[in-house]
Amino acid sequence: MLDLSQLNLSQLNLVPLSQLELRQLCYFLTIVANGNNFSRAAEQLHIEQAPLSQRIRALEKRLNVELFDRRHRPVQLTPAGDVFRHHLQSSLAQLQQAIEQAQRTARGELGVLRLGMASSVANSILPDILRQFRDRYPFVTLELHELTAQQQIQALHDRQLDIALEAFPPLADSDTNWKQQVIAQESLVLALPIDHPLAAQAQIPLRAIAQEPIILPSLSAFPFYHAFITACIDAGFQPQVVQTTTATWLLTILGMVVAGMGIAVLPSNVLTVQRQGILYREIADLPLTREISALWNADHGSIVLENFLSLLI
Amino acid sequence: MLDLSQLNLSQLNLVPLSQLELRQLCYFLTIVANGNNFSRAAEQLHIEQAPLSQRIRALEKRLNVELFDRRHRPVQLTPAGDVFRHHLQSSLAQLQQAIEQAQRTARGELGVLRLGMASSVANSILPDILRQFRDRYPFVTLELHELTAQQQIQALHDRQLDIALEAFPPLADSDTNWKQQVIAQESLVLALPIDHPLAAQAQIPLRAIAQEPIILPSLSAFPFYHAFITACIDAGFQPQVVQTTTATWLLTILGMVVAGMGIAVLPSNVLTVQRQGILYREIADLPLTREISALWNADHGSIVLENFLSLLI
DNA sequence: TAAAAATACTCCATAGGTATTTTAT
DNA sequence: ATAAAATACCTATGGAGTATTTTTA
Repeated sequence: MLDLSQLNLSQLNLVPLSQLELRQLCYFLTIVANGNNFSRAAEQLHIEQAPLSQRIRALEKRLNVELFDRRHRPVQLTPAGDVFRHHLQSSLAQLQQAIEQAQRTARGELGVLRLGMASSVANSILPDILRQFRDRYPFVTLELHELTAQQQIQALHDRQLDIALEAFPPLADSDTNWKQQVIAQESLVLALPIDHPLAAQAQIPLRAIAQEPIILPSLSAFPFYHAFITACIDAGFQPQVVQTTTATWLLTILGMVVAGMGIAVLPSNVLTVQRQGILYREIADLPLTREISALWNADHGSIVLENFLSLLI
Repeated sequence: MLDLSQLNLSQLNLVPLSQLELRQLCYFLTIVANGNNFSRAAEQLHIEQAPLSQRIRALEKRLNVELFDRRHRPVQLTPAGDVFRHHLQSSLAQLQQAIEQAQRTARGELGVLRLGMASSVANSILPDILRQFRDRYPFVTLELHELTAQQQIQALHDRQLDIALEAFPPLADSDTNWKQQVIAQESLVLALPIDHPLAAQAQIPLRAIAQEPIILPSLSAFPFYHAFITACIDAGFQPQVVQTTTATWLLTILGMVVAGMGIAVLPSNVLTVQRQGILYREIADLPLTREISALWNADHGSIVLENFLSLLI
């Protein structure tokens, strides 16, 4: 049952420290800051001179150190008083830091957010969310963990993660241990060269692309991969996937489209990226959609997470 | 009238700090050290559990930070509480340092002693004194300033020195600004080869060395130089100074004596150095002596100096 | 002599004690 | 059911105010 904090404390002798009054220490520094003038310091402290003298006397008695040499006017710091002043300033500055850091932590402005997701999410909706969060809470450390959905749920349960973003299935209503929030609806869109014949239509039937060379993102970055192929076969044709590019970078694929190598099938979040020479078109009769949702523990107790959620929703 | 200390303090916000109670901070750390068990901490602090709870509540209210999560037993530190604990420990350790350093300074165990002397003193009686002082007060910085007697007095007056060791003339009784203490009586001795004919006598008349080759330390390290020559002439002979060596090191001169190059005239403090092949003899009729004394300001106010004097006297 | 710190006293805010209730396991 | 923390109330130490004296330049 021994913990480290106890060992650290053994360096500290709390009993004599607790006898001191922080107020008296501040009084001392205020006097020094006022050229060792008790009366002026008292005025600044909004107390009378007499009690201030008393408090300093009490402090000196507690410390068993004469801080001021009162045989001269203006009163002078003794060498011991000067040493004390010097160390005291940095000590109290650090104490102030302790308070501020604690307050920041309590407000969720300081801390850690451990976030789980799949690479597909990392490449689509996540950047926007993180940018927003970082702008608002620049001193929160973001830990991004790339995990499978199953691993994410396990890590949430083990309190290794604060929140996970993934295409989770909806929770049962009876499940009160978790909370879930849909944050994005993903479907598929076509990216066409601007002069492509199909571009004339606002919505393009799936069958219309049966003869087109089709560019798809790599399997690992494109969760719709297999579903899309299956949907095409169900629609009566084998899609001509000309190149399953290993490029995970959207702009590479768009470049290929502009170059006339084919038309691309992409997740709908690409709509935020406009590129010269490219038009996006919906697929009229493709029921492929998936909901990206955030999942977290109902009883998390993390203000950092609370802040993250308030931006997310 | 602006001083640096005031500028330093501008970093510090003393008002909120002075609202805090050091005692409460110590209570907090004691609770943490006791595994977040209020009752056990209260026992260790020799107070009751109820007031301890009150104090922590008051602290949390002052800080506007929840330090403990009381929804679980045992009570747990909140993230903010843990951040606070961490910074608080080092802050209070530094405060403890401030107190201890101030107390050491007040006891004269920490500080500076600025000491003036001539090189002749530095090479004779000083090493013993300094060794003693350093053994007793290892954390006092010794500043040694090699100055002429006149410079030493000036520096003492300007409070640039704490004490000077030199062959000062005695103070007038009326002089209350200075204090003086004789610390050594220096005269001259002869260093002879062990088989020298004169070694038979316990005391040697000055005239007996009229025909001897005489080795003297260099003028700068030997304040008796001119006085000794004059004394010889007064006694009716011109001393045969075979070599006014530039060697200030005593052992070099003693080596020359052993080698039979002559007999040496040296300050009496060499008596503490015994060397094989060397005998020391007093000069019977030579009234050359000088008193090395310590000189310091009567109103110095330095405990370090006080401690030094108490070893000196 | 005048400005500043110390002293003597009075009052009251708050830390701590006692008794009891509430909460979490 | 039990251990532990919170709440309510009371007491008393000591911090702050007022008036005055002492000290230093």
